[in-house]
Amino acid sequence: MSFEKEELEFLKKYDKNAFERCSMTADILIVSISNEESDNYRKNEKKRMSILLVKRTDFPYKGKWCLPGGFLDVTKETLEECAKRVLKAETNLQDIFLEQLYTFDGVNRDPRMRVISTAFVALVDKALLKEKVENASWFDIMEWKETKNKFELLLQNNSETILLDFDKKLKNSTSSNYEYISTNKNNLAFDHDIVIAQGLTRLRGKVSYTDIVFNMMPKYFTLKELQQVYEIILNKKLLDPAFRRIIANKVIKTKKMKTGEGHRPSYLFQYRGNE
Amino acid sequence: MSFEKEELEFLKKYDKNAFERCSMTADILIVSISNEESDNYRKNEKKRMSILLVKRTDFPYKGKWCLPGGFLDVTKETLEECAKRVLKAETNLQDIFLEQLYTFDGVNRDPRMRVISTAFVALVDKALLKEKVENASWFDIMEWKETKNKFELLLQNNSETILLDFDKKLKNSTSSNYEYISTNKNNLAFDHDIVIAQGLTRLRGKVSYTDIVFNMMPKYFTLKELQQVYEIILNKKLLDPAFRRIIANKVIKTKKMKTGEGHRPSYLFQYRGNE
DNA sequence: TGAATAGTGTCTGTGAGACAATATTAT
DNA sequence: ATAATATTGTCTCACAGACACTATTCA
Repeated sequence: MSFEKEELEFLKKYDKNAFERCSMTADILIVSISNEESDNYRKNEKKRMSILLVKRTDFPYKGKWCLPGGFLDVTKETLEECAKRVLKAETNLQDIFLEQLYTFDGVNRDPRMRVISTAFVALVDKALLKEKVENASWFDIMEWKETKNKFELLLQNNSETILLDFDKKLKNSTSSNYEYISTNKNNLAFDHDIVIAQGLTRLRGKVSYTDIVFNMMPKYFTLKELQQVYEIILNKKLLDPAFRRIIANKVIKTKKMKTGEGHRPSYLFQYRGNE
Repeated sequence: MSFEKEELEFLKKYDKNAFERCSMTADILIVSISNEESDNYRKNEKKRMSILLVKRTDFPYKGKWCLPGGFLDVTKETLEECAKRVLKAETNLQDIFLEQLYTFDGVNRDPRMRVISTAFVALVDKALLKEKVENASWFDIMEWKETKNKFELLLQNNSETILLDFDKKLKNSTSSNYEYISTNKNNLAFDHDIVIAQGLTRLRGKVSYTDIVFNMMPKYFTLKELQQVYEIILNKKLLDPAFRRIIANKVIKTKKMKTGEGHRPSYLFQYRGNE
């Protein structure tokens, strides 16, 4: 019997259910930037990070907020394709920055059965979003307090406030990987609070050594707007001259200007992209 | 009917098989450092990175080398626990640095059925490894050539040489995430060639801003040995004074020395750890 | 005109890169 | 003595941090 034939034979007899199988989902942390109107016509708008949550309409966790997500179609989809499908359904957006974050696999994270979830981070420019989606809502990150052992997030939409509160623990002293342990105050569905903590942490970590911020920017922006986005994500003030030096070769100055702001207008820039 | 009761009812009726389920595995890229004897008694040993591969004894890919891995026991294990179990079986080591790398989920990556694999990276000190494991072998990385669009690895054990050759493509111009497309020259089982490329790239990336290197070091080491490990992983020469400045507060100088080398002996250091 | 932001000039200190000089061992 | 590595000293240059100064708009 030839080797190939032998292998075919093997595959034909193979029992898929020799090991119990499990369900998979793709969940997405969709992050964007929102603008808060200022009281003073002269002052610039205040920016915040915001994330998209959807309200569960079914058990389990009926009525709780959670990340957009969906079951993987095992017969034909990759996880990323699954995530894109969900993204399209929730935001009607395609061709968006999407990156695999982590696979969450606690044995009892879903009361129905063993469900393993691969989480993604998506970054979008909110300006591209038109329609309001049923059961979905943007929550602004009003507060992000972090210490050596604590992680606290305050989320807020028009009518609700959600506090996420974690204990942080280093997984290994040689690495900077943290484990987030949610306190009982948290009340998002599943372990999505942890996905959020981990996703935002990843975002903060990558901002300094990549250009991912530009995925959240409109085509034209002022340098101050860009700086503000960096400041929110990094959670620290940056000095104007230093920021401009660093960012200079990543952007292109246009002849357009942002005017009518009650103060000196500023030039609009766009992302230069690679080479 | 109360809310809780309603939910219990729901869970009881829930059909796990409403969506087709899939199998999961944990695969591990185990990385270590090997020493190559020098011809000249005065000269220091040459170091290389090496990874552990096992030879498949069954279909599919019978006879091919692949990463150690195993099916997830869906009823009780997490993926990390599964990886630890495999690690114990392959190396008889516990309490080793282990970090989730990425989840690989190509629809046809396994000819038997849909199998999704979460890959881990493990770093070990080869000195701790005693027993030789059946069907397993360390492959040294003899060459790692990388350009903008290419990625090439040359693996070698006592008797075999394996070339891995990829095209590199940026997934997104704003991030530094690459997709690796294996050319037909590659012949490891499954998509494990890509796991290796991605894992080693992650390792290189994290070396500069973490202390993970120390997971591959023995308890006592000279600064030159440590420097060599950094040099191999980063693939560039470092200047002695600069390296010593950077590393100074991460290590503790002991009174022990490494002697008998045909040249000036050097102090042995150990990892300082956190705080 | 004044409030507010836009944008630039320049000094300083830190730290990496580079090279040189000195120290110490086994054969 | 010599080959080889270990270890340290120090100069320079780039660049981030800090602060000050000038420019420009709109009510």
